[in-house]
Amino acid sequence: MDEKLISKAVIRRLPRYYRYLGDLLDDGVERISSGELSNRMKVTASQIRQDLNNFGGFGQQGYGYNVRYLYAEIGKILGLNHTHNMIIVGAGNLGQALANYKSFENSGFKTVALFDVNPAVKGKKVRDIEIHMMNELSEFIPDHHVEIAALTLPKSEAVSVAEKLVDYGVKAIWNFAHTDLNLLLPEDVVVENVHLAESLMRLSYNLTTKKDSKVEEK
Amino acid sequence: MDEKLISKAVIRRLPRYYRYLGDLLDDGVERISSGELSNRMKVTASQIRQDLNNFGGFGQQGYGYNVRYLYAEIGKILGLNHTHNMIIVGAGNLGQALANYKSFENSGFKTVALFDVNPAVKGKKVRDIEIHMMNELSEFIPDHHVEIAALTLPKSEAVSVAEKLVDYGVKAIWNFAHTDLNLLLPEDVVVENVHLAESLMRLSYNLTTKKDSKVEEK
DNA sequence: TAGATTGTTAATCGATTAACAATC
DNA sequence: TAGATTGTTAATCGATTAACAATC
Repeated sequence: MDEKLISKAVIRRLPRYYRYLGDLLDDGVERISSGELSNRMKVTASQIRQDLNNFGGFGQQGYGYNVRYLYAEIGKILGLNHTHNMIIVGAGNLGQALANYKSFENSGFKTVALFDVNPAVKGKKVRDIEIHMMNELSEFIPDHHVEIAALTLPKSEAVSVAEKLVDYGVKAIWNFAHTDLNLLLPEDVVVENVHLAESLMRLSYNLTTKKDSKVEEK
Repeated sequence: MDEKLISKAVIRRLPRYYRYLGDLLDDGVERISSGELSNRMKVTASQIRQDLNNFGGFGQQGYGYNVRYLYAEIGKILGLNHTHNMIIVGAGNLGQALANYKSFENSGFKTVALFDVNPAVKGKKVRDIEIHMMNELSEFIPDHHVEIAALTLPKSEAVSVAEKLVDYGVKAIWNFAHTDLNLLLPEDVVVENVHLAESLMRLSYNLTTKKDSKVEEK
């Protein structure tokens, strides 16, 4: 049963649909048409229908989409219907910030532990989640069925630690270090690079460009 | 002098070129061809040359690109040749994590203050950067020529705070809250949404999909 | 000069949008 | 039934890749 490969562009949009549908649910909205959703999200209705039809017909002619149903279906597509155990490697501010995001748990991502090299933080807790030492990783990962590791470490350590994590059984890495781990790890390891610095540079580009055109207008 | 509009896809790649060139510089590499860079970055040489030629001819036939020069030029394009004053609104873990990124300063982003509602943290410092109270924003922003505000607040407060920031003169918002602020603020405000939750969901999709295909192989 | 590699045009590929028949 | 809106095909648009003449 080989399903057609879904394009990255579609996958990038799915979580956004999911978020808007969640907001609609919270607002008690029962049904929505692609046209109405298109207005809210500022994308074309055509795109919404095309995107959704990659995965099946979730709507009904003349009616639109049932919000609760569509929300659940997109959740399934994204794999949010199962719990994924996650660890955070690097218990600095960023690691702790992630541990504090309670909303991740609602989407099925359960942070089961933090890890750090600094003995001073050993045993400390961030919202019930204990900080462990790095040498416990090899046992902890298989024992707790850890699938995902968030890497909040400096670039210098990221690669070697990532390789170990994969050895110990981690299937996916949520990478906050400034390297492209996907190019350095085995093909079958799922890597999502965050690259905050690049996000800030894009902002800077837009800021600079906008300013330039302002000047030109004068 | 209206330059042709550069596509978003190109802009998304620029910071990545910049990063690779920076790494090459650190390694003491003087020149690089699009072919060699293409190998390292896993993109086509054609794309590299096309992307760069949106902004001008930075290379030389038969030679390739001078690493230092190209690095500097891309830096200029991204607006990293000027200092941008930045504040962080929301001094929780995430805000503090951002304040601790010293590397941002090397790219021209200077964090001049943090802001929070909680009086308990007033006057505290994160790496020399003082935490102020929110009611000081209206004076602080114009006084310190703040261009960029990183918003590390819960979704519920993000919109109203963002509107105030814009009133006080902020030109760009680096948004970590789970809303699309670009749709809610004036057109001329630059917004870069980070959306960590969506990043995690994309990871989850890839994890789920990969697992499925594993099962099918059996 | 010969070799290498760019800058750029042309070809291909993929993604988005438009249109409309199907149908609830 | 009439009206609304989907699912889907076809048309358009844009982005990526290939090719090669220009030139260092």
